[in-house]
Amino acid sequence: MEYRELHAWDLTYQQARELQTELRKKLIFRAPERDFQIVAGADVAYDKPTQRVFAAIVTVDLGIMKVLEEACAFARGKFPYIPGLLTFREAPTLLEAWKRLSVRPEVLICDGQGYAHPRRFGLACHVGMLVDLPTIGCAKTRLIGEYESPRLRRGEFSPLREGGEQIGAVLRTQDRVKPLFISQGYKISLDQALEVVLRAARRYRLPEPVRLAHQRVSRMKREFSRNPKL
DNA sequence: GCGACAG
DNA sequence: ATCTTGTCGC
Repeated sequence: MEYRELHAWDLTYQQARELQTELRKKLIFRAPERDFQIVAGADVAYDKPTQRVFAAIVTVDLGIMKVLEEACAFARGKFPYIPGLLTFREAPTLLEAWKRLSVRPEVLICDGQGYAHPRRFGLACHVGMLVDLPTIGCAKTRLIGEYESPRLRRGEFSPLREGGEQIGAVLRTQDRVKPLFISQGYKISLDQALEVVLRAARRYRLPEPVRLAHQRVSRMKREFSRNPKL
């Protein structure tokens, strides 16, 4: 799959933050027009010792709950993890995996924040804009914002807000399970983002495409550090 | 200066 | 994210 090269990735921390503030102005949260069925999930794993980044995108047909395709990539990690700048550490490798996809998903769920970001431009927003596809920010923990714990039933959620603005929602995907932090990525409303994540989280805490992508990168890393190691 | 801080 | 096995429970 193709994507637009809107900018370089070898930036200073300051330039990276400025880029986010700049690109944020072009964010679009178009209203939903159809029910997404071809849903992809993206995740990344790191190998501390070799400084490698492993990325995977798994596409699932929610209608029949079957994997349609999966693409992987790995590279040498260059950018460090800095809260608010996660995109610059993960996106380059994630985009490599994206290139290897042959079927265009209808929506992509990213493991990280979307709009719920200091500059309102988290990983999901950034990736969505580059691949021009609706994306959803689906993080396991909070980056910013305040919230009340949602009720303990699957499907319950509460607003995530900062400074009088709602920036996302905290969603319980299974009874009594720790909630996920959902926010708009690109070309999608928060309502539809919640709907998609809940519908994709059939049996586990994480939506199936993301869960599978996580298993994939974990296996990649395991097999890599065990063999040729180069 | 102090505390917070996606993965 | 990662360091790490078994174990208690639905």
